[in-house]
Amino acid sequence: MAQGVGDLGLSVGYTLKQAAAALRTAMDTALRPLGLTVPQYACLELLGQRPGLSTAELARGAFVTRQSMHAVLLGLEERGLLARAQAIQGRALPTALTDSGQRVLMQASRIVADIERHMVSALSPAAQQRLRTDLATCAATLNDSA
Amino acid sequence: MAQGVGDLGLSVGYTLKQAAAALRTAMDTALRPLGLTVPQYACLELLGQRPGLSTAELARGAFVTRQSMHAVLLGLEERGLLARAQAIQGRALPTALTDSGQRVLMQASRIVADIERHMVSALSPAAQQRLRTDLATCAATLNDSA
DNA sequence: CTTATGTCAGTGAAACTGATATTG
DNA sequence: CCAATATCAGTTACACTGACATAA
Repeated sequence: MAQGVGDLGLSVGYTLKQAAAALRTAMDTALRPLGLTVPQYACLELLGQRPGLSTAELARGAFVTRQSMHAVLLGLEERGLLARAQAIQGRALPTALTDSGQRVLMQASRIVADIERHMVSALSPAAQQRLRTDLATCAATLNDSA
Repeated sequence: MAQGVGDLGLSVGYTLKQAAAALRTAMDTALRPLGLTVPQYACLELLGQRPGLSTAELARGAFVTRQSMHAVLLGLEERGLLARAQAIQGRALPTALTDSGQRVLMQASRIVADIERHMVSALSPAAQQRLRTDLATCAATLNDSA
């Protein structure tokens, strides 16, 4: 049976999309039992590593608009996974995980780490490092010119 | 000013998402004047290279479900960019671009090719090749285990 | 009977633009 | 006045699952 498009799409862009889609799907499936979507997980992960980020900062970290991130935050806040403090200065509301959020994040992190490890398992450590660097370079090139 | 999350997210997964998001945004912006979304462009591009693909084949090529691709096809068909023939055998409906679709695709292809070229412009030809190969490997690893 | 396909129906998370208010 | 932020409102294009009929 036709197993797809074969060797079509030899461009880096196509392959990038392919890899990103596969990762997304794997994450989506694995996170579903936890009741988390990929954007929600990304948000939790960012907050876990950098407590106190504001909506706008989270949006930049997750590569979406403030408005999109705002919607994600509302859902997570309603579930009690995060809490938002009062603005210290300006309008920025520092956000941090609750204990419940910490627990969920810990489970999710483990799951996602396993997926990522598996994803790159066919590459040598050096190749993994190279891949990371090259991808970052591509992203930077695109963003700089934007 | 906080320019984001800095060196956070050193994982390949995060960097992959970052690069894919940057590419997606750039394509989205560049294709907007043509009235095309990224999924629509992907569909046209697939059909341009492989006329006669069915809905299910297109879906696999674009990494979405049959149903999602079906929705995209309806939009493109309504705009007269593609036409669907009668089923020869089975239920599969071979789809192909119209003249109008060909013209739109040609413009879009040029735009997207420029973006991709720019994206990898900071990498050596050898590095570009390596990146493509490594990404394909990652995607294959994930998909095989699924 | 099984598999692949097309398609209808419904749902939903999340992306966007635009606008407004607030704060430094 | 300007820049960054939060947030409300509205829209939309996808993405999913589920179900059903059809054809090899």
